[in-house]
Amino acid sequence: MSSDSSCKVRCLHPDAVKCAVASLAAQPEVARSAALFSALGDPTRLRLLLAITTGSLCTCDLAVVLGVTESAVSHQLRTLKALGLVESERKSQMMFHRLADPVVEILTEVAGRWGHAQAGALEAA
Amino acid sequence: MSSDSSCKVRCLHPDAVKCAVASLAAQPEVARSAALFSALGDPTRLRLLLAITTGSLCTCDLAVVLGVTESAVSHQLRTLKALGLVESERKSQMMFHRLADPVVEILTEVAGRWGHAQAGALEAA
DNA sequence: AAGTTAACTGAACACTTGAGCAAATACTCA
DNA sequence: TGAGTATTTGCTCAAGTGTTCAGTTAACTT
Repeated sequence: MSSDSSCKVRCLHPDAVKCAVASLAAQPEVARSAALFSALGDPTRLRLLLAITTGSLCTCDLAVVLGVTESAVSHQLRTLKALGLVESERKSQMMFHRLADPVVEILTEVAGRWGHAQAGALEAA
Repeated sequence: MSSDSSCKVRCLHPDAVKCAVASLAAQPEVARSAALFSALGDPTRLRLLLAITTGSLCTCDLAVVLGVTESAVSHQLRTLKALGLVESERKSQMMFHRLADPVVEILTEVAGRWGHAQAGALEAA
């Protein structure tokens, strides 16, 4: 049994490490969560999502709101749709996009409050 | 008042666009929120944060838990500390790191539930 | 004081990713 | 059916990001 080619000297708190590893194992969808956060982590995508919280918008409207090309909007929508955060519906020639998952509003709400508090804390300091 | 050199032909729903723009303007800390989400959007950082929800860990323990070098841990900690999400305390030679903001637990909780539901939905389909 | 261990820093590298252009597609209306 | 428009997609470039290696600092032990 000499299969431990690594972690020979270090690993100073085996119990704490074991506890942390167990905590990680309890959340098997870490990758999924990271993908969700990553999707919200781009300013353009986040603003896109915030823009459609008020109601459906078509692609070229979104391009105007966000100040990017329609192509860029379409690319970002693909990412968001792959995660199930946005769903689209065709109305005559135009494609209207709207939020498909309430988790977006929850997360942006929490993050927004945090950002506000953060700004206040910096100001007070 | 002829400063609209763009948005000539398109912009088919001016009222909706105006509404969306107003909605965006109401959230001046979009960039801050995006930075927060971006920090949580990397699997290594997210797992790091989850690892220290159970309690403080030192740098080399984290390296073992995450399976990366201590240097990588240190670099990621710098990012997280810049956002005020982690704070550190020295104990003899070792530096112990712990969560500094409850927003992390709230967001990971929400995202975790979402990931779980998402997995269930995919399975049912 | 010297040696050892833990942590941090800086530079280099590979990799990812967002944006735009141009072409193709999907759809509607006459 | 055919023209016209909104949208999507393929490709490319530029910028950003995460990881590692090598070197440095800080602190404890003997």
